[in-house]
Amino acid sequence: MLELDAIMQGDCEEILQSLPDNSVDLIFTSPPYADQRRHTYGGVTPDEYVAWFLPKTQQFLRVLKPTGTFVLNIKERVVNGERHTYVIDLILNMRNQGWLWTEEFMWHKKNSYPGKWPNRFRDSWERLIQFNKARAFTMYQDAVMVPVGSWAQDRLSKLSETDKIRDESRVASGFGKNVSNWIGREMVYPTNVIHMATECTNRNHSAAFPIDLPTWFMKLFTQSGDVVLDPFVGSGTTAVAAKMLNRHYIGVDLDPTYCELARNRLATIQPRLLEETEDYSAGDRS
Amino acid sequence: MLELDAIMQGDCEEILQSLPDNSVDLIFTSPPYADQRRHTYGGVTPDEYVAWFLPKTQQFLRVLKPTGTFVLNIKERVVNGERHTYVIDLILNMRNQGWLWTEEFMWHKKNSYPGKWPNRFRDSWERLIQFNKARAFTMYQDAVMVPVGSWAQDRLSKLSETDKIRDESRVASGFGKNVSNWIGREMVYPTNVIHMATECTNRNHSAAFPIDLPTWFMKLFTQSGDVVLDPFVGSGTTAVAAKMLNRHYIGVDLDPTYCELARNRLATIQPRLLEETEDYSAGDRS
DNA sequence: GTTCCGCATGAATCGATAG
DNA sequence: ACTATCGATTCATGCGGAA
Repeated sequence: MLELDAIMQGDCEEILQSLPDNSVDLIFTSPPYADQRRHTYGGVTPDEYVAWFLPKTQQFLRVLKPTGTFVLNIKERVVNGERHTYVIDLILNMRNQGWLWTEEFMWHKKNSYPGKWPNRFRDSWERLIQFNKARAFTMYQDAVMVPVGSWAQDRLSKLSETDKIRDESRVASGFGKNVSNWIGREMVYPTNVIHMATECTNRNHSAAFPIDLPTWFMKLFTQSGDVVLDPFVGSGTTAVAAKMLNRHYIGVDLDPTYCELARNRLATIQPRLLEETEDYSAGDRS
Repeated sequence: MLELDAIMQGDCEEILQSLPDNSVDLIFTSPPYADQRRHTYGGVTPDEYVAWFLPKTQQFLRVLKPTGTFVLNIKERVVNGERHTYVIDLILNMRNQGWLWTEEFMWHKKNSYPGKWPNRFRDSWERLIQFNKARAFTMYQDAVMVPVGSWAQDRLSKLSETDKIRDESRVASGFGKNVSNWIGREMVYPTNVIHMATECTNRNHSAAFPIDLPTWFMKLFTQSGDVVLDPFVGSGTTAVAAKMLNRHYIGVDLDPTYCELARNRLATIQPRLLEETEDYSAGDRS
């Protein structure tokens, strides 16, 4: 049995074998993209990528709870002027392993890396692919609600008194029919497009993603006390997010330097007090 | 030889056979998605979709110039709780036909269809997949530069068709000229993420995408006098955009009603005067 | 002549009910 | 069992009439 709230050094494919079946609520990870982090992972080439990754996803499938979710942050590299197909090949092969390809969130990287090429623009988005083991997975949608768009301010703040009083008898069919439904509503559900800037705090660690990204998915797919796994934990961003949200974490990385870095970051983190937890569900949604 | 600047009724797979090899500069289209537009296209099911589409892309490949580009607007539907794989299957099969999968642009639909489900959020993005015949394709990057700064980005993305044609006399002194004030100041290249709202006007026609979408790609991949093909032209949005930008268009649709609608829309459109054409390339970007 | 406000409408998806 | 239809749910935008 693996220890909770620890960073383990090693290949996740082997390390995870000591983890029981159905024991993890959320797997969130950003694996080394093909040909990246060459020094650590021996430079997996794009053509080898799927074969390299599939044994690991097999372990992920085993340790994930049936109600759990696997969120994979990945993007295809450009190889010889084309987007390589390893990501879509991976999706097809993982479905054959038994994964459900539930959804694909889009991370819009608002301050993407600048640059210019003669045949393409800056790449400003990455995939956050949601895989599940079963259709009846757990999702806490109310935990990630966002403020309603500015249109509501303009429209709803200026409604006449009769609009506000308009009663239930008119409810009928439509949504637009009854604007008064929206009076007092401040939070709406988000979409599958996530707008976040990449982290440019070039401190000691260089994270693949901002901490808000794993935080968002942890709020959506787990609750306090659940177990979050990152099998390529790198500088520990996923584990830090988990600790701050009072989730248990299991972090694995092949690189001892990264493991040490992650442990050092974690040592400085205090979990949030429960009172500080956002509770968007308090709003009256009738 | 097909007539230029015309809307043809019929199956593009057959109609295009009278078009010579290597004669089109840009193909921009949004085919009926699986199980959509059932009345017109007989309701192609998701499982049949790739087999239905591949003979058509074979024709597209033939008529496209080696320097030309094919931009495909498409999105996978949810089937039985999962994203269906017909889009990624299509990409893999088109590569086998000889297409290059150059890039995938992301269209962020700011006003996506509302709704709430227990297992997913609203779908707010669609794919704009760029395919090419050869690596040395033509691209006019300077034609789509945008002013730096968020306010300018908003202004650009909010231009609607009616904004542009409502008052012909104001076109010259309106948007185009204001933008020209920014030439040489703070113009930057865009990214591969495109923010646009869908058109949901209660007019006669209901377009699948806003006219700014084909307009953007026409500026990027063609110049004045080039030939643009939309084999599923629908209400004619692509053709209207081409006419306004002084590009030749070929529009094909199976539905006679749509063809008539497209022709009627086109009859009301005046091409822009050459003087009104933005020329962002003047900016010195070194 | 501007600005303001009422409202219809979207490439949707799920779960229940019916054939 | 398996498919077809239907109601419920939800939010941003732009048109057109009113102030």
